[in-house]
Amino acid sequence: MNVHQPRQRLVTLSDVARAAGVGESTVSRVLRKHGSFSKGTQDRVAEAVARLGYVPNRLAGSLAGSANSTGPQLVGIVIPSLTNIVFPDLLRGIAGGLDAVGFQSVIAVSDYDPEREEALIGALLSWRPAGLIVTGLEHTPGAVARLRASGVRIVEMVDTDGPGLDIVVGFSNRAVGRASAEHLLGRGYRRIGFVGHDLDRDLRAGKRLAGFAAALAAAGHPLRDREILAGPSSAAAGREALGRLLARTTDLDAVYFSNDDMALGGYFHCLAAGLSIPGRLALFGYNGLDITAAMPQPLSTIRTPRLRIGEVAAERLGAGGPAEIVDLGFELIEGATA
Amino acid sequence: MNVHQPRQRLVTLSDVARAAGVGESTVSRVLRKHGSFSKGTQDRVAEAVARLGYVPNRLAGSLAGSANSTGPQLVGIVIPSLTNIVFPDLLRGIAGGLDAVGFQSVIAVSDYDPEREEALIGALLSWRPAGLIVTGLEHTPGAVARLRASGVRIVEMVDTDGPGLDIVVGFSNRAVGRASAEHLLGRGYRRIGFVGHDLDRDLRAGKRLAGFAAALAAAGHPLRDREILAGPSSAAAGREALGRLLARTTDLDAVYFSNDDMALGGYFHCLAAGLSIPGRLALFGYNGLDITAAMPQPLSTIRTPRLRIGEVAAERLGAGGPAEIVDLGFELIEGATA
DNA sequence: AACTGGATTGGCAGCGCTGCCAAATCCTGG
DNA sequence: CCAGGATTTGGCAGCGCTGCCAATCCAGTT
Repeated sequence: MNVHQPRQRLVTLSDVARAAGVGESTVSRVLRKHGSFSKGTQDRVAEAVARLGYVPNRLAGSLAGSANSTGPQLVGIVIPSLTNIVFPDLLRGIAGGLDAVGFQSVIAVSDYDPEREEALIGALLSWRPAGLIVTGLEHTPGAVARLRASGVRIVEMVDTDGPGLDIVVGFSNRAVGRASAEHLLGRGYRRIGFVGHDLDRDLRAGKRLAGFAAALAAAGHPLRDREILAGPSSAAAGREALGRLLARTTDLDAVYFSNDDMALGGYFHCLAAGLSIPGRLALFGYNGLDITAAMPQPLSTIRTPRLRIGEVAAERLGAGGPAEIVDLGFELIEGATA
Repeated sequence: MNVHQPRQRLVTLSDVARAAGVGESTVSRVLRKHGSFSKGTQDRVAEAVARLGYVPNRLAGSLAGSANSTGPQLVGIVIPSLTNIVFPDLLRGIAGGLDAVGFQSVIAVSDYDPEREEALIGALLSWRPAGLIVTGLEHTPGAVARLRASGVRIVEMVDTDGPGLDIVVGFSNRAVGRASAEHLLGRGYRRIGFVGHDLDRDLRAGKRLAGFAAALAAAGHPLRDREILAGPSSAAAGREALGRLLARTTDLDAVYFSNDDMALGGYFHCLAAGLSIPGRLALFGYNGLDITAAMPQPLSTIRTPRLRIGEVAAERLGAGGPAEIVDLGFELIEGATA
């Protein structure tokens, strides 16, 4: 149980072969149910495996099988953060999809840092994964070079606003922003503000704002004011930011938030300040945080197919086929706050 | 880019050695900064690596180095779910702690299914990880046998209410329940109900309730009623469950929730139903969901050191030393709802 | 009884890298 | 200019497993 003791020699395939009185390759075949072997052999091998408590060594298996059909059974995943609920949901989808084919995932978190992402990609590739799933389309030149050179299937998820390396699964963040703006405009709101987080690092949030602002401008009602807080999105940040925004620009009739948790914070601000929603102020979020559906007034927001994106990413990873962009779209939830 | 093409032969260490005009072991030494070599050699190796775009194969490295100092650089993690915010937070802590030592984590999700957990433990062990981090203390006999036989460091996290296999990092869920009950009793609440999720599967939630109910009973004010919904915790479930509970048992003056998201749902129910908090009904949650701090009335709840648990788990994994229980405690947030 | 084709089986090279050890090289003082 | 020790280097045997291929076995044929 203690790592410091020289690690006990574990049971190997050849131990099993000896115990079962058969050859190594026979054991290997039985274990992988590959090739032919008799029922009797199978039973004897199974018995020996159980008796010795044999655990196959996949490092060796993958090494030996590399460049062959067996191939590796690891998939590398790079996500920017675990703080935002989006990413656990994506992982959940991926885990589901991968399970189906018996792959295991090695996960690394980049903290929205492109340099770090590059390093992590290198580290993941060194495990010779069957494929890599990364987030977004923007990577350092070094990262792109590594991905290209790796020769494995690459899936870039979440964002479809731009050219991808191989498989791209997600939706258009710009279109999300645009749709949000159009919804607000359609409801008659004209003096619209924005509350957001950390746009320099979260490039997708930046694209949403760009789409949103462009649509407003095109309609002749440009974004009136914005309050952007550094750091990740959170309810507390949303509440504080909305307070500041309203103190500064008092005549806003609607606010678009970079994320539902920010919007929830904004909702709490209005509740505490006694501002009626959507009469005095309309709120519009992003991301279909489940919680927002349980609010007394369900939040008006955009729901993105996070789980599905993960599933499709996992699925496509195993499949062959040409490079491709899979746009899974998004859904506008009318809600009651805008 | 396409998996179907016979995977191109990747650059190997011996390619680098040839290109740099040195021996393989020299390249290996330079790359691992282990042993001695001249500056000139180092430069030539570095140049060749860069020129050829060499990516070391850690499968081979770990295999060759196994049973030796180099050892494996993977850590296996089994968590029951990604839906509950707790687990991403734990992962975040682990990722932080592991980064420091350059380990990579292979993550598997058991869906609160012990059989599945056992299978996943087997799968993870087959990667010959440096250690395994699992959730909770309850495992199938088969899982325990595998963990024991693996000879690697095991960390069981989150729960300290019982005997562990090796290292245990967490807090007492029973004590959490007890402390919650004592807080409510101390505030004068006497007719107390409970709203929870899926206790059969989430054993920790079950232990919290057990501690809570025991403390109430000991004080002579036994739990008056409970409403338990199948399925994972969520705000929507909390809202609905509270509604049902109150419809059935109208004289409750406080409700304990199995989770903050459930409690938030309960809060929304009160808001919508016009019940004053905590005058008409007090609410007490669990888990210090960040969002609850931004509520107009901050939720009274218990904050658990999730991030820290992950960090300590990762840290202990690499360290030697005897089996041990690390109780990181928890913090009661007074809030304004109870 | 010899023969045939398919089902089973075992031997062994080799996946890419590291550890060990011997060989080569470099210094420094005498 | 050389011995003797320190530093640097290369060769090679594995790590545990899989793929390939030749060997063996067996039931059915001729």
